[in-house]
Amino acid sequence: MSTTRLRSGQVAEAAGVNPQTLRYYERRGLLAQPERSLGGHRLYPPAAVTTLRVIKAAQRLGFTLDEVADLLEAGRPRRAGGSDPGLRERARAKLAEVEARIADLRTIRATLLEAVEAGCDDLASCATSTDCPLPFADIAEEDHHDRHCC
Amino acid sequence: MSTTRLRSGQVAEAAGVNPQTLRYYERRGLLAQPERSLGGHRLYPPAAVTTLRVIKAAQRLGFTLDEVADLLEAGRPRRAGGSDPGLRERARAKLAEVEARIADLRTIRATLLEAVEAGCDDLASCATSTDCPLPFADIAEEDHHDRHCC
DNA sequence: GGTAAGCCCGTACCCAGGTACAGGATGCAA
DNA sequence: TTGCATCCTGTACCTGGGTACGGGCTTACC
Repeated sequence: MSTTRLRSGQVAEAAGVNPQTLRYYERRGLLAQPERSLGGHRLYPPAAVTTLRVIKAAQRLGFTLDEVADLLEAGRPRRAGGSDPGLRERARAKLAEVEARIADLRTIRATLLEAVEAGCDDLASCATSTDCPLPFADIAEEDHHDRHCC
Repeated sequence: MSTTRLRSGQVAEAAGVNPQTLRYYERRGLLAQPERSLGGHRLYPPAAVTTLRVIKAAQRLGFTLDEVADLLEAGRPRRAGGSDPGLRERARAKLAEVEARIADLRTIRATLLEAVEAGCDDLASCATSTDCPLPFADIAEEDHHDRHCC
């Protein structure tokens, strides 16, 4: 059965966030307003825990709360056959954004890999030219695609 | 010749940041203290622009300024044969972090792709179960690796 | 050598994203 | 049915990452 409801404290603990944060996200529109008990206490479905973890994960990836809200909206499967094309467009835009981020992270990874694997030995020649541009140059200079600093 | 020097305003404009931000980053240790003119004005090497762009890029990817400092440190090729193993270890740790982020972003991408490509039609059956867990479930629940909500 | 634009430093302020606190009501178990 | 943990609302505060401001010195160009 799926009628289990959790109190805010339980949800917060399960998701590893501060209880106050639940109310904050509710105000920000990231978390749907849950049912209430007769006395006014919030009663959440267990899925709320997952939502919170998703929000936290997306945040770690550099999305603002507003962007996370978009992301949740865009990624949520539409009910009914409406298929809302505007929403689909926004999902597509978010997708491009996500892909750009992946590309940037890959560049950083490549640079770190080089630093880790080669250590300084293979890069020794680079070190001789004292004004060798900093690492990660390729994410910074979107235009010309030289690889490596030397 | 590589003796060109830029004044803080030029660097800031070239990198698209506020001039005040240069001083702020200098305080935070993200930007090396540049030379000074006799009158005390900062004189930057052109590479400083690249560094700034790198910082901004890494920030967009969700790294804090402290983490960015680590990243710059870890990714910088070592001069001399020292090969500092502790630093190498930190680079390795950063690398793992970066890879985890890439993996999370890929999950988000997959979810968005589904939403964009399949639209709601293929997910219709999911929509019928009203408490279908939210999308992105796999990044949130690090443990069990079920794919897709339905 | 005068003058406008640019830079110096220190300090104060701003926004996002929470987090804490006060004072009171509710839930639940004994 | 009493007692304690938990929750409610509203408001105040905190941290990270900048930005703006004021008063004074430097630079660059005529």
